[in-house]
Amino acid sequence: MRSTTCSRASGLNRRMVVVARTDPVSSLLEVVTEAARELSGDRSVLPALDPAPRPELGDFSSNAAMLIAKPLGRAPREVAVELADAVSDRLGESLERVEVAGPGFLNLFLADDWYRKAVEELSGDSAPVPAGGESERILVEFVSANPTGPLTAASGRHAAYGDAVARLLVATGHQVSTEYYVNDGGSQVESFAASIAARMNGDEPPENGYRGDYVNQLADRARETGIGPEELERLALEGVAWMVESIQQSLDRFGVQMDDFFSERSLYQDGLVEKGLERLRNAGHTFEEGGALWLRTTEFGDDKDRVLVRSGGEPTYFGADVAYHADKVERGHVRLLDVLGADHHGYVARMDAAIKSLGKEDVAFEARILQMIHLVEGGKRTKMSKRAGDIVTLDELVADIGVDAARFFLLQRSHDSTMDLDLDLARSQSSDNPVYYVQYAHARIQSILRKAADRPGTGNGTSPTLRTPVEPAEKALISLLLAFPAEVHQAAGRRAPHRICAYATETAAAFHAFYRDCQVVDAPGEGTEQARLALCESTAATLRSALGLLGISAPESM
RNA sequence: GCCCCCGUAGCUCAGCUGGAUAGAGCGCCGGCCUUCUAAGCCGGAUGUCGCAGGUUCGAAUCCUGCCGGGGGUACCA
Repeated sequence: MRSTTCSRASGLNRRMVVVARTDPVSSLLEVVTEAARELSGDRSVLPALDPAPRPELGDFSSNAAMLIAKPLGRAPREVAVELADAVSDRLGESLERVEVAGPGFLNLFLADDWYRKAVEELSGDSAPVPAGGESERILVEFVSANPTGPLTAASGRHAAYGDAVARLLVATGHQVSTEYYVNDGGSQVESFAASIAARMNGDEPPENGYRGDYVNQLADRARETGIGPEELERLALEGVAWMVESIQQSLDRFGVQMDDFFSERSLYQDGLVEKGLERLRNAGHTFEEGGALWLRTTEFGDDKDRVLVRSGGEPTYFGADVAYHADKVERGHVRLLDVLGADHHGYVARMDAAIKSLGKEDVAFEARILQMIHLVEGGKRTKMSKRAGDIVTLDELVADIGVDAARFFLLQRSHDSTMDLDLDLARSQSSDNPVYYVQYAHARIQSILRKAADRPGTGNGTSPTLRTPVEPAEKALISLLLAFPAEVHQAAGRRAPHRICAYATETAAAFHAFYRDCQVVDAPGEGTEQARLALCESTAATLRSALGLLGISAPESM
């Protein structure tokens, strides 16, 4: 299973759009920081510079004075006045004015000139790799749903989340691989095979068996392949293989880049379980008791020790999984990021302990717990049980509302918040879905750009001496575009793709406002049209990047 | 019992490594298409940020306790 899919590896890294550029806002912050450090004599102060909450409070505001006032033993506003002078000196003509407000905020009002230059930087060649932070080799494991049934809508949340996080990590300069752990061993697979066999015989699946309709289809397929209901071993093997194949197709259709599908069974066949257990023994954190092999996970903060190998000699799921993670480390990954369901949170402490007990101090294990998703249909929650078969599959969800809407819906909310996804709503209002709002902004821009390009005889790149005032709507849009790299870093660092959804929505809104207020093609004033076209292009590029990070398309027209 | 997540507008949720008058979408009410896509825009209404303390110039955000909801707590996977 591994080798057949390895060819897909690293597609993710190659095709990613990278988002960082030189950043005029960072430059501003540097100026403020320097001034604050000089005034306070403290090199460690780290002021913030944020977009001002309201237009009358300027463009950006900083808390620098309030931070250094206390150590200086002076009144914040008094310090702020001095700081304002210093900042004003350093910024020169970029600054229109600076005001001290409230408890001691420094509010910067930037000159139109600053905005014009900022747009130029936006539309210039972008530097590919963002500043700060070192590049890590990260393995993101996600979905890893049991191969005994189709992916559910809940799996879809995992798929969308893991994929988006991977894209974010790539965009912030990391080397990322994505992996799906296939639990093709263990008792559930036997039960799965028995369920297929039962259907082949026209019987009901056994207690705790799988009752979904897809089991009937697998039974048909087994019959066609010439496998008899008594060949449970083959049914298990082939059944899982068919299921994995169909899962891969679902993920493909969903736009998820999975570099590898790692088979649990292959761990045994390749001797990796033995190898992994050996490493733990050598590291000296195991012990035997009651005929079983235990890992002393309590040494690393777990609340009880865990069994690796049962007294019967068979490794536990945990034992195999530890071996799997040891292999991840062996393959050179320094950060293991597991995306798990809420029902697995209890698992985190022990796996963390297991990784630590391997004694690799430069390796970090990190789990992200995705809270549950409830599908609401006809006003009531549907239970998501594979065994009972009353599931909404990812394929069905996608068929209902489309890949783009599904991904946006599933990514919109923080991973640690349980979410209700009302299927009726998602269906009936699919054209009101926020994703279309963002996509529409992109399509609108393309339409403007097409119109500008089609029109003969204007705009062949002469750099204008622009004297038209920069409109408020332009300023707002530019600020947002400038904030994008920082936003991507935040989202990546916090593993929080939902922030990109919010960012994209905000940016689209800012564009729609700009569209309302500012004529682009044939705009009056020397050079205004070109400046605005450049802004349109930057906006489109940013929206494309943002949507790309979410795995959502950016249409040319709608 | 212990562990994790959540509690913010009628609903679904952002904001939480502390900042000024707490936001978005949906829903509700009212406006805007002889101008680059009305899948759009503008205006209006709705809040004890679960409760109580604490930390400080400042708390939805940090700390403690409590209440409520969900999930977990196997020699299952």
